[in-house]
Amino acid sequence: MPDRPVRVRLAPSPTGTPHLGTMRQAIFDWLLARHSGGTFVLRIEDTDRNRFVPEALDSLYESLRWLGLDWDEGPEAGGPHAPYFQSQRLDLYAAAAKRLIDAGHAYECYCTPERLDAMRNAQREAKQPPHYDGRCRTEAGRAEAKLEAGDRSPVVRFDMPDEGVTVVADALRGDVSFENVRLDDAVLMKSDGFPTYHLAMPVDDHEMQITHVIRGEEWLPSAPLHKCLFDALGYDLPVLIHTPSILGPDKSKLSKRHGAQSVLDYRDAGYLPDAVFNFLGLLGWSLDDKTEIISRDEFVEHFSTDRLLKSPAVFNKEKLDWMNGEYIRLMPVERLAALLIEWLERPEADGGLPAAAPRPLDAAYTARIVPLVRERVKLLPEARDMMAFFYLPDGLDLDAETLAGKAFAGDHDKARLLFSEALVTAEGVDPWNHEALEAAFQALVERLEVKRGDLYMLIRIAISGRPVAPPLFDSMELVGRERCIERLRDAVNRF
RNA sequence: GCCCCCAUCGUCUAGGGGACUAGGACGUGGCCCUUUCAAGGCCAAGACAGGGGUUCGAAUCCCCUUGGGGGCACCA
Repeated sequence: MPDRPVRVRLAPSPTGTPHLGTMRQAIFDWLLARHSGGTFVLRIEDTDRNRFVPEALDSLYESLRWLGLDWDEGPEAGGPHAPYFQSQRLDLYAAAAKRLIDAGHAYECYCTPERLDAMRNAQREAKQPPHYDGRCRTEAGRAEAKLEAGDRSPVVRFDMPDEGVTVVADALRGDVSFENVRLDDAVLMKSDGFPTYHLAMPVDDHEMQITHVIRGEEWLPSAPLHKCLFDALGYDLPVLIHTPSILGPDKSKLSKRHGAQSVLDYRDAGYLPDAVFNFLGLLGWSLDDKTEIISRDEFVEHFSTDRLLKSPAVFNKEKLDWMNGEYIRLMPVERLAALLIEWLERPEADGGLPAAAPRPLDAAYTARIVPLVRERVKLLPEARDMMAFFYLPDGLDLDAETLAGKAFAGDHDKARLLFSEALVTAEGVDPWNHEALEAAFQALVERLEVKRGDLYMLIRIAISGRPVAPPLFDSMELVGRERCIERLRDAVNRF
């Protein structure tokens, strides 16, 4: 196995938007492939026609692309093992099933769902593990079941050995052994002619020459079945790696009730793909004892499956938020500006600027604003409220209450006086830059003998509309003389 | 009920017999910087689940207990 070139696959089932756990697996798959110069295959496991959701494919491709996980073979990419949809490979599975039956490793089962249900309920009530009783293993049982089934098509079951132990080698967990008596005769072929995962996976992994299977730990209990199937089919078992689950804050497996569960949700909330990649890549894997921010190239260079962890990890959103802030600050100004513009130009309801701000937004102007806001923002949409005043054409339409702020809530007369002084001061500033502005207003503070913070807060609110804003004089420089004076004059008139 | 996996600060983790008075990060608290809010800097609190072994020596190896997670479908 180690001599063959590495081939890994992501094999999701298109039943909804892909889960964060799936995407983390994709990251590990991709990393292993890129690190070793191998091939990353995408295969769609669409063998359950009842659960198939057509839109799921698009959100899968979108998720992978958003994270920058390109696949070498698969849908839209093609490849020597096409088609990459299991629903289009039914002949392969049928042939494999026939081969297993002929070799005595599998048998047709005519038991009805009703009988199986009743059987399992009885077993559960008797505190027994649910288990197929093997009626159709024998000629006689099969004949009996066939009568009950009417014209219903049979399923094909694997004839699992009743004795002995199956040992599965997991690259992370070592040898895991299972008593064969506890293992069920799994269904390989459904009565609708579609294979189950258990059959399709070995057939495809063999045909596609997959060398490493990275999958969630929920598969570990069926790993012995898979090993037996690979053996029965005469295939080499790939290296198996069962990754631990991602847990919600309550330590149960992450799911919809924990909120966002798709990377697309994070994209829409204003997270950066590199940050999400970095964060997910570090959930269950680490480079060393201190590195938190890792570039994609470093990930690829250093990734190794033996630094994978086997214990489940709680999804720590606060840390993701922090990391996203780091990535925002790491990003070149122009790129961040472009990204922000994309966001700000949306309709207000979708997280964009108020309609009063004229579009399109000026890229050069935005690039000057970015250094002022970048360290105040963890998520992209947070920039909206912080940046709006730069783009609004004229007055902010604030009432006296807002303008007076906390410090002058009980003394509007004083606020009005300060605003008119500020207006006069602003009118005298030349040139209009932050140094001159600061000097002028500092002088005003001294002349009026007011608290500097109090005066600046008034001006901040008048100019930006909010008590929390980027640095005042840099902001005023960018907003420009005309609009600043207009907003100050407006403030005076509101009292 | 049965089977399997896992177990270091609240969380993500480093650690793979002596380098551990257990390191880093997020978060939390404090201080500094400061025109607001951040960012940044410094400091602090905070963990080897418990019990047995093995060993001169155990966070590291073994066993048991406990706790958590997962699985037991004509779903993947």
